[in-house]
Amino acid sequence: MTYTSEHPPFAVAVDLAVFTIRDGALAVLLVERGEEPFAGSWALPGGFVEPDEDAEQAAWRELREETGMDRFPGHLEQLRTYSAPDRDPRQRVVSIAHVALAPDLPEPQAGTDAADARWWVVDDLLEGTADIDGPTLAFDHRQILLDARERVRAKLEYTTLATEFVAEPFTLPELRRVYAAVWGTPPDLGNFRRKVLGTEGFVVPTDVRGEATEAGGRRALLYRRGTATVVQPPMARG
Amino acid sequence: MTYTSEHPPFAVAVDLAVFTIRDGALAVLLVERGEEPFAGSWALPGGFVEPDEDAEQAAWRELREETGMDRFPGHLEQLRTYSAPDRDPRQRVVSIAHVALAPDLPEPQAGTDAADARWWVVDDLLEGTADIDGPTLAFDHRQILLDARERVRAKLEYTTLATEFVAEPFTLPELRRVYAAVWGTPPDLGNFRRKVLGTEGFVVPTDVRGEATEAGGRRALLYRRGTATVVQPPMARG
DNA sequence: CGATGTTGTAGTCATTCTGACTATAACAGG
DNA sequence: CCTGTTATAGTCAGAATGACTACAACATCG
Repeated sequence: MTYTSEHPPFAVAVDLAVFTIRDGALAVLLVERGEEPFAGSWALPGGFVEPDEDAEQAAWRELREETGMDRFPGHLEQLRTYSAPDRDPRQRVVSIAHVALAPDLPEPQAGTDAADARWWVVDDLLEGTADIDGPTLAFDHRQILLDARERVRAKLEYTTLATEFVAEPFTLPELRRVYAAVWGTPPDLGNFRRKVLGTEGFVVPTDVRGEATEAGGRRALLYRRGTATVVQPPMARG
Repeated sequence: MTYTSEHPPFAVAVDLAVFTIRDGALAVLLVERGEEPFAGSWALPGGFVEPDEDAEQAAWRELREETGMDRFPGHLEQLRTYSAPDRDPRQRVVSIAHVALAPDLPEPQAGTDAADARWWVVDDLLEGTADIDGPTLAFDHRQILLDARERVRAKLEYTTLATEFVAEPFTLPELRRVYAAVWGTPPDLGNFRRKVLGTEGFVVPTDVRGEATEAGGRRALLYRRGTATVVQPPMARG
């Protein structure tokens, strides 16, 4: 199908930085491209916006398609729009990038147009050293990923977003490991508890304790997400 | 001229929320539309992105065109992208909205495609009461303006952005009036000074005092912008 | 020319929040 | 029952805040 227009023709796409916590590290979903350009290299999942949907709907749809779930169980928000004229060599593509995050998603299935799909540790992609480094990302997706990580890092400070990374019910040590994974360094144990428990509506306690871990030790109390969305004053990073 | 494409045809535009401080109030630049749709009503200035430029370049270009200056002397940043399928009744238009701000700009000249252009007090537009209310904005521009104001309000808390609203050199009372205009209520006098002067690189003092005001009183010391960009911990609002 | 009202500048003080700790309680496994 | 490990509670000096009061400098009016 072809279209005509009296204005410069743009394709409008959404790209997704989908984050989760895997093995105590921040991980992002990438797909291996099956087609040119950048065939064989890895990229953020995404797709074109259809005529009858807005960018957010397109992002939700792509989330379902890429993860294979019929309802993506996490958080989604717009990041920013990337519009350099030469960012896609085929044609002019403007990409409305989004950030998504969810608790511990399963290993993804390869999508229709993607050769493969898997989780990557974000730090391996962005601070890759000589020995353990990830692939070079297609298009401007390295920059998008950098911006997306910074958004998540910042939002952990002044919102309750971290609870979206853990499945309910969860323990405070689990929640603290989210901060450790995203920030690269864990917040002080006691001060973290004081802040979370002292912020009205951040978490609500249950009367059940969690399972025993392999490391032993006292079993932690389980909590659920509260209704609060902002943390003020913010939780200190570093 | 017409174009063809194999993807759904989108026009990509930039819209601008240009802020300044006029008579102690936050003001925004609007243009009166000369064409349908919404002919005769007021809208944020904007225009289509050209094939060889990215959104930011398009925004700078529009800034120059709408203000009539050959170099816009202020700050510009991307806000977010609005993409509802029916936001423009003519065709599918995705708008990458931006926020711009500058010190005390002159009364604008009517642009080429706009019937008229002038500054409006933002609160009159957004919280307009029965007697003194501004016009209803075209398209989804009321929502864009709401988001843009909230962005500016938030950024005054944790950045030195306020200095972009005043011309150099400036006095601390002038700078404080920026916060009063944007937040709707002035920060406490003493605490404001302590915070600004205590933040390394927020402002740098000169050894000159400002002119006498009509209200009399001691003449305030003049300052210039410093190199700092963040204020931490943030300045408290309210 | 001094009184007066206005505005800028400096400093105080109780309260809150933080950062860096130490001590204790609960649990698993040998 | 002992031991290592983890969760939970509490302490304390220092920093930042919010709400003030006191003082200095200036313009103008009488």
